[in-house]
Amino acid sequence: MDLRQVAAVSGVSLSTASRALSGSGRVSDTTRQRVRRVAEDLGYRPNALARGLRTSHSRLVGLVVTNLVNASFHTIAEVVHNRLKVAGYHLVLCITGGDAEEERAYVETLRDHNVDGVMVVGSDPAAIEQLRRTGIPTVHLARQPRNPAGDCVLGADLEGAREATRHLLGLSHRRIALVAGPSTVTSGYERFAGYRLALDEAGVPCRDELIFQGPLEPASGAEAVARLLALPGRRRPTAVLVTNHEAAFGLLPALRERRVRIPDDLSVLCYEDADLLRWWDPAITVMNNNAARMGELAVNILLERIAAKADADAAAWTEYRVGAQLVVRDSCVVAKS
Amino acid sequence: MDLRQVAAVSGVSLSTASRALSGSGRVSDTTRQRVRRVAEDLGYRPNALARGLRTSHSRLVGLVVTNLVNASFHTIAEVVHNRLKVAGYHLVLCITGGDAEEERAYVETLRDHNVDGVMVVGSDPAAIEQLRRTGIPTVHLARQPRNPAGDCVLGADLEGAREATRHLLGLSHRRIALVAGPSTVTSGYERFAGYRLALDEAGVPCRDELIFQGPLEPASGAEAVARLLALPGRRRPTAVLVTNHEAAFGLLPALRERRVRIPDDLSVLCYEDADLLRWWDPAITVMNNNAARMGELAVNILLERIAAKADADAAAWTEYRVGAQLVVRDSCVVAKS
DNA sequence: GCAAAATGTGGGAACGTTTGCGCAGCGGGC
DNA sequence: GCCCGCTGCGCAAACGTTCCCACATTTTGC
Repeated sequence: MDLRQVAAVSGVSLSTASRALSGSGRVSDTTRQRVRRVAEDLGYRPNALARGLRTSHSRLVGLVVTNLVNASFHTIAEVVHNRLKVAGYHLVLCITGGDAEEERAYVETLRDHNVDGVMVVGSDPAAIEQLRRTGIPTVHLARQPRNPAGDCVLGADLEGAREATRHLLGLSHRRIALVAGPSTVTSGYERFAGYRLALDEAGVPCRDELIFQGPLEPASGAEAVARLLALPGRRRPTAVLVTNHEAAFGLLPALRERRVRIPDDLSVLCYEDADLLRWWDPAITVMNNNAARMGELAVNILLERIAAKADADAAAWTEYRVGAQLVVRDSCVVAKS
Repeated sequence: MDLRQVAAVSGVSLSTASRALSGSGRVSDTTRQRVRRVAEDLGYRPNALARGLRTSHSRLVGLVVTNLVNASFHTIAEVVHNRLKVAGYHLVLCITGGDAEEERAYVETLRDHNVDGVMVVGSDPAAIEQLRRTGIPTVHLARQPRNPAGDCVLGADLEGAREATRHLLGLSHRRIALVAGPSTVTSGYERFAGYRLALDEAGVPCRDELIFQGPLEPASGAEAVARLLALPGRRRPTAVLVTNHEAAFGLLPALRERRVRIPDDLSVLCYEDADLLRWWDPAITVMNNNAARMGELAVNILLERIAAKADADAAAWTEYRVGAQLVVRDSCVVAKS
């Protein structure tokens, strides 16, 4: 099942057989057809490693992501995979668990494997520097690194959070709590900023006691509930903006447990959509961050970069922003008094 | 950053450099250390493609799966990935969408890339035949193919469904509905069989009108609700066993919409756990199929197979069954009358 | 009708490793 | 003192492609 065997059986040289199958180079039609026929009959399949070694590209693309359990991420992974498939690439999946060390290690091994491109959600500067030096086409996803090694595809987080907050303000809410992620990741920072911006614009004070910041996981959501409900009556929020669906997974059950009714006692708006939110009772109003679109856009950009490899000016990168959409459901109503 | 360069700088031959770094073969300690030092300083990284070509193994493992959105599958993917990582392997992810043609194509390209092993959830006979012929270590996951190309790691679906059904029978339910998947996949068939077996054992008749069979997706769950509620009062079920969490995502909202109270009007038990079920109101009792354990077991077996490659008797495969566990929550109570 | 260009084909180097084989040197057992 | 075996190392052959170059043959242009 060598190419050599195919050549032998076809009665041509190795190089002619190669050309006949690859389509590049000059081969007579009859020869081409004969060789193809033989290859087919023999069940010949080119060895991707050998080809990769020779051409120094592997038709592999690496996706570096913090985890798969988060809905945005497995959605992205699936979309990316599917788009790569039609372009003839394969996906090498790397899960870092958010660990910078892991991220760096993965970037290294991806390079070892001669991947043709890398999509990365993380933001470890060292890893990115590594990446830039290798010159592998790169696109950053969902998180904006300080020193990008390529194009960035991000959510319009500031605008999204602003619009979400405005929506609540529009319903006459004045005490709007925020469950925010760490400001170290750009999406976290920007959503926070969007919230504050909207309040400023409306002339509503931004109160520390209404702001809860922590890792975006269920426990944080639950903790936020505890803290917010501990506030004396008049200082309690009438609405809450949760900036990530995982935190919402903790917040919603905690609210239910404490018999806080949505939306009567508290309006809830969540950034990022998820099955759980859609099917919650009541259905939760969300800002859909369009993870799938982001994945799609990112992979298209990457493929384009890979194709244009030659004239690539790696230093010139562009930032893309995918807008979020408000999906109004039943969890937000006009503030009482 | 060639090995050749490392050798040159170290003042040794190519082969000595190779041996010094790989650790195999005889090299003096001083040479070894010098070469390693130089390699480090030069930032040498071995070319995985070249190495793979020479040794004909790539340190890549393929995971062929139908989708990532299903919680069992992305859990499996993540677990598999993490285990592979510590063993020094990388994961090539292939999503088939359940399409047999895709599955075959993926198996082919995985072989082209000289993957060291394959884990596959699908069950297309042609793809499996392909796989067996290549002799690549294989383990089947979650679905038992007719003609396995390697070991199988499956859920104890029959026993699980039987136990789940027994649980409902134990609560005096006699009209237990079943939302089942297509009998063509073994897990679907076996869960169905487990249900029937439990009924038989209890001497409870198994009625067609209580059995709904369809693709395991939300729409099916909703449809099942419509059909079950259309039954005249006395013939309606007092409990329902949903054999997959995706179907439950349709069933639960449909029940709520129709004001069927769980568990007062209807007890619900779901095969497979999911966030949504844990946090539903009321929390849904489930049979946890332990997808993570299955993934873990499967990848361990695969790694073992890969390591023992030489003496591998490919024809001899073993079937493993991972037991399911009943997680009692609040969705099942003693039948009324 | 002849040079020039185009066409089809083969030879062989290269991609970056690993690894079997052979050779030199050296120490120990008798 | 001789032979054997062991150690450390280098040479060179693979692994399976691609692709540049050269050569022969045909076609084209004038």
